[in-house]
Amino acid sequence: MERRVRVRFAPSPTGPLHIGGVRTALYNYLFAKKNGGDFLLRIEDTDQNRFVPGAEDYIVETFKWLGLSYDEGVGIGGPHAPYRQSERQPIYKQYADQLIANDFAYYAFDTTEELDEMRTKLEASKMPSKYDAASRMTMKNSLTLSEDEVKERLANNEPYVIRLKLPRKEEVRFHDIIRGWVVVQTAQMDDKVLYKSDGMPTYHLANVVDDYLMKITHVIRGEEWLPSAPLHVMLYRYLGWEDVMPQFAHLPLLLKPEGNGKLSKRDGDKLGFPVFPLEWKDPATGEISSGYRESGYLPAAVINMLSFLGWHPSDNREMFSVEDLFNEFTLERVSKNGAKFDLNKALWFNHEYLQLQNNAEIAAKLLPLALAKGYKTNLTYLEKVVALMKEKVNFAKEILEKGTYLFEAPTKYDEGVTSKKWKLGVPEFLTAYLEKINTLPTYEATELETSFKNLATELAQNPGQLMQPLRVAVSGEAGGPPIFEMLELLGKEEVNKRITKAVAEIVIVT
RNA sequence: GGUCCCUUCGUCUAUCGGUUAGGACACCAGGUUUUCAUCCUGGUAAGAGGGGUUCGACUCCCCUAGGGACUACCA
Repeated sequence: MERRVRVRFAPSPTGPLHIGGVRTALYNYLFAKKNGGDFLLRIEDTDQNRFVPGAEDYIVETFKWLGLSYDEGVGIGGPHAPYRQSERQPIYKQYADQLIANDFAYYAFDTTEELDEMRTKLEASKMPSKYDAASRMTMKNSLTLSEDEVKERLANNEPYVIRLKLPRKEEVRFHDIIRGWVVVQTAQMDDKVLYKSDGMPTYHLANVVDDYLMKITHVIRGEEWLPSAPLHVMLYRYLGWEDVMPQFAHLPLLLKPEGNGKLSKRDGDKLGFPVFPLEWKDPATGEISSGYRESGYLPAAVINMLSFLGWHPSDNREMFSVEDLFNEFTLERVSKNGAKFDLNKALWFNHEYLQLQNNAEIAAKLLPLALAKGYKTNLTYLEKVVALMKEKVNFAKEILEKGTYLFEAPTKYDEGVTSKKWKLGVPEFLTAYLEKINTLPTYEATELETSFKNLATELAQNPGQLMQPLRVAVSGEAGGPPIFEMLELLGKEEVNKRITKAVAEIVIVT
């Protein structure tokens, strides 16, 4: 029987989601959409010590920003609620008990000190320092203690954990959609704690139990989970769920652009690009880390960029809308090797998506920012600014940053230009030009340009030598949008003011 | 250290035994813009090394090297 595809993204709320986590969520989402299945958001907060306030909201907010809608999960509920593991606490114990009853797990009473001692001893004798089939018989657990003592300890509420009882020598194999067959010997594994002394399950137990109860069909997660996947396979087997065990797909990691190691939360802004989707303020330290959203990245660009970090279609297309990805995403085409994050590519994607947005839309987003900067402007004018500047920038907000002179008269003039091109005769020319264009019936770019060239010819001057002075007089900058379009946008009154001011202020350097 | 995973241009990658090893970003050059940028055209640039298997290997196998992950009562 074909089961309905159900996948989940199951982050732990220990801080802001980083961009690698976002990609994992994205791949889950795309896979669900592609296969007409469900995408769930489950919060794995079984470690109360690492809980960070605001982290869960941050995740939900990230999903909203990127448009990754989920079918069940925190905030919206669903048939398998609750979706927060801390609220599912009562569920897990019975499965741990079931494992004990079937002799697949046991109680362990060892203290931290005893555990440490065991490990240092084993290490000293060059033995693998694991709590396993070999070492467990030297420890304090329900396999070594008498039945009465175990009962007594439990009755006295002595702290205990429940450990998985792994066979000494057995082969565990499973098929990973991305990596193929993975084989591990139980001799290399250890008797992982499934149930902690604080009454909470560990990740391993909670994850398997919830995936089973929530009818998850595919576990798509980061490669850091690959080493514990065999343990999870054993859990499915011992719990009697092997026939409905999800298929695994372990995603390659996102690596730092330079040097070695995986991209981690700590990298923050040190690398010149955000590691987080949204800006994050650490509640403990107050430290702020930048986010893609606040940096001006477009959701569609982030999705496209992220989807290509580890996945690629069979042809050469690179611009993929979310809908395109729905149609074409397959786990089989996810690559095996880790991907280094590339800032330039991210910028390029954003540039491309910015060009696709219409000017009015961009202008509307920019208006509050422009007003906040103190620019006296409006939507109509802003839209024209966007039209002039859009293709030059990677981020919409750069239009305001690079195009200050489109809103305010320059207060200083590019010295490279003034020192080289602001020569004798230039002020006179500009004044004459002003007079000429002030009589123009329409203040329009082509007219302004024709007048400029005609005047230069009349005065036997090289227009090329005068273009830069004109630009600098009006904008203060050496570069910028096509000069006559800029004049048209600024309008007669403003151009008059600026040129007059420049002529009066710029000193001819001889 | 042990276990597992990975290895094509600087980066992301295509190739599923036979290709002049393709694309994109970045970089370089030329053109457009009498500006900067954009844009257009072109260019530089890769199968980690060594063994096999095969008529033939980037592709399959083995070894070596390198990178990464994991190795908690964290996820």
